[in-house]
Amino acid sequence: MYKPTTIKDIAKALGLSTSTVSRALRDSYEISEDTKRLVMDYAEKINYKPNPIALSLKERRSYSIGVIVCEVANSFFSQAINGIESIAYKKGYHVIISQSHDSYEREAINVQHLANRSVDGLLVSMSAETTDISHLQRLHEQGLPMVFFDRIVEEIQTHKVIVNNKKGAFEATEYLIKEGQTKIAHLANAPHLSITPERLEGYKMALQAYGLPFNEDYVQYCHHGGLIYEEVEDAVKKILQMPDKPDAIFVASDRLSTGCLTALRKFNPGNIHNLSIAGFSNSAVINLLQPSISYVHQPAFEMGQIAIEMLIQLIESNKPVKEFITRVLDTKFFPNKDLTEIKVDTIGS
Amino acid sequence: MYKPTTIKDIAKALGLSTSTVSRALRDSYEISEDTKRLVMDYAEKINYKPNPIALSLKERRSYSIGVIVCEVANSFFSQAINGIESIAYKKGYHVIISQSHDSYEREAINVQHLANRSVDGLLVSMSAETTDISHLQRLHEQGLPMVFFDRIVEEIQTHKVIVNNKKGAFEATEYLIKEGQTKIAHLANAPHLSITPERLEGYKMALQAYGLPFNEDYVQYCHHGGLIYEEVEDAVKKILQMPDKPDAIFVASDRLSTGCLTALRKFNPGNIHNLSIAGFSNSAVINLLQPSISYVHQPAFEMGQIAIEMLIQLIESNKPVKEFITRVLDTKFFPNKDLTEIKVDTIGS
DNA sequence: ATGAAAGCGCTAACAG
DNA sequence: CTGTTAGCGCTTTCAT
Repeated sequence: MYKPTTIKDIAKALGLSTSTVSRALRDSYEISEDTKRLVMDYAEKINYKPNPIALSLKERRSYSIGVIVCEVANSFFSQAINGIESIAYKKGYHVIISQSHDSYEREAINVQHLANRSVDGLLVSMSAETTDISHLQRLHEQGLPMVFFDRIVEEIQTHKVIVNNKKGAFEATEYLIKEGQTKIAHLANAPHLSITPERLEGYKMALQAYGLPFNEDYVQYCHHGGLIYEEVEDAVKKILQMPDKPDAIFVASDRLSTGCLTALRKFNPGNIHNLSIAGFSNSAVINLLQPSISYVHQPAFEMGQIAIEMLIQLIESNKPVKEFITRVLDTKFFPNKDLTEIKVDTIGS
Repeated sequence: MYKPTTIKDIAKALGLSTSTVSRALRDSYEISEDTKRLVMDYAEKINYKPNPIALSLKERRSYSIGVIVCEVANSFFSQAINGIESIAYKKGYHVIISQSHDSYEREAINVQHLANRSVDGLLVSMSAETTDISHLQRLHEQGLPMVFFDRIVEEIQTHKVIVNNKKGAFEATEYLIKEGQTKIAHLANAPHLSITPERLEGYKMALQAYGLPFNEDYVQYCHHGGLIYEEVEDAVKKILQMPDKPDAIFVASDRLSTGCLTALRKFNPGNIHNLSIAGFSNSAVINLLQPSISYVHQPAFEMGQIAIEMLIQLIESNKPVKEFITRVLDTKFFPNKDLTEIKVDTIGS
């Protein structure tokens, strides 16, 4: 049975009281140098570590913060997590990661679990399925600090970090248009995610800016954020089978982008439909993908860093914070340079 | 300030003692139905949740288990984590994920942190950098249950889950040989990882089985497990610049595989060297990669499940466990079907 | 300079 | 059936 040494053990071994030991370990001024050294040396020797559970109970804080994302197997989120950790560790906070798998139920359970475990604050990116936000609202009202990033929720007044989704979507769509495509479909995320209408809007704006009509049918939603591959496949199939078949697709997210390419590879081997793809993605292997894709890259690491800094500010602020800010970062667009080249290849196959 | 309701609040509100409330909430037989209903209804109404920190302190266990992997942005590990979670949640355990980023220092800090946070057990996959395992050994001796998976360590006697690395490496190498390649390089992981010599051994065995010579120079190690892309690039460059240039590469891990392809894309555009690649990978987009790759797939999800089951067994066992087992799972090899087809394409470009 | 005691939220042994 | 009390590990008044 695993039983770590306690302050009591030290006290007994050294013939002191627990309070003296406690104070000595915290280098209190009211303890003599001799006693301090005695206690500290002994603690060192037996590798004493204070029990953070006891500390948490006492201080009503845990120096840990909870992160809830849909999944870690997603470049955008894993990069954001790395950003979060980079700051959190430096400031003495531990990061507890939790996955919603884009399920409302899982999100609610995990949020509750994290709150129960006395995290000092929460970093949240909403699940694709969630419409009812009362689980978060309740905690927020009770005063649990939280910061939203990427997939935010309007109704809760707190700090938020997002990217300029409209602009990112505009640039991607614009690129496709400038490439010469006129019938551009849009593979969209779950409708109630904050990012979905924003990216749709950017897409629409680009169409309008270049005098292209907006076709409602060209927009295909994936209600589970693409975590269920079949829904992406269905959406892509629908796009390919449209009477007025699109010649390009603008894809709204990382997971959808890879799902879309997989489906295309299946239905459209060798890119016989000559489709051009542009989408949001932070994948490390994006440049290796075939069919190739132009992509909107989000500063995920930086978003994570900013979010955790905001959260820590909230946690450590003495007076209740009343002014909340929403940081909007820029995305970066990477055209797929060798598009034509590869198209020639694949057409030949 | 976030202040959840306690059993005391309920007791006061209802004019009962805390113990009565406690018992009522746990549906104890010694409490009258009326009181139970009263208490439960009220608890429900004010959304009372027991404080798990207090429970942990009392019961000396947290119902949480710590997982330490090199990084979550890696298909193999994120799949393993999903396997771990699938069982853990069902059995009432919370999973705390921690990344070593293949750094010894980070691993040691995180392991200590998790142990301090009173996780009931540890699921460990070693970092590429680690040679000194005393940080784990100490905790193991103190009785903290731990199970190793994938990247294990011989010296610590406990349950382990691995795959048949030798066989997996053999099959991949054999495939390359049967394809007609005779000069097969090996892009290897950090030398002191348990998987490294095993996969090297399988590679050697295949060479031997088919009467090919083993060339020491053909083996290039990546001491940071490929987390630093440059080391992969350097290794690939060396392979490409060898006097007796290899015609194929067997790659030892997921991260190395994508790194290798990226480097090849850079140094060897259009696969002018006509290199055939086979490697360990669990990437979801493996089939979309270009250059294409044959791959050894590990049952990561299942490994996670088995590992957590073993750990929970260790945690919940009353008598100290003396018999430890090492589960060895089979990998699955997926030849790159359209290798020739794509080769033709790329040669043409 | 040190110790005794209370308390963080909860459970359980002990008393009625 | 319900209440009182002690204790999990630690810090922190309050005494001495």
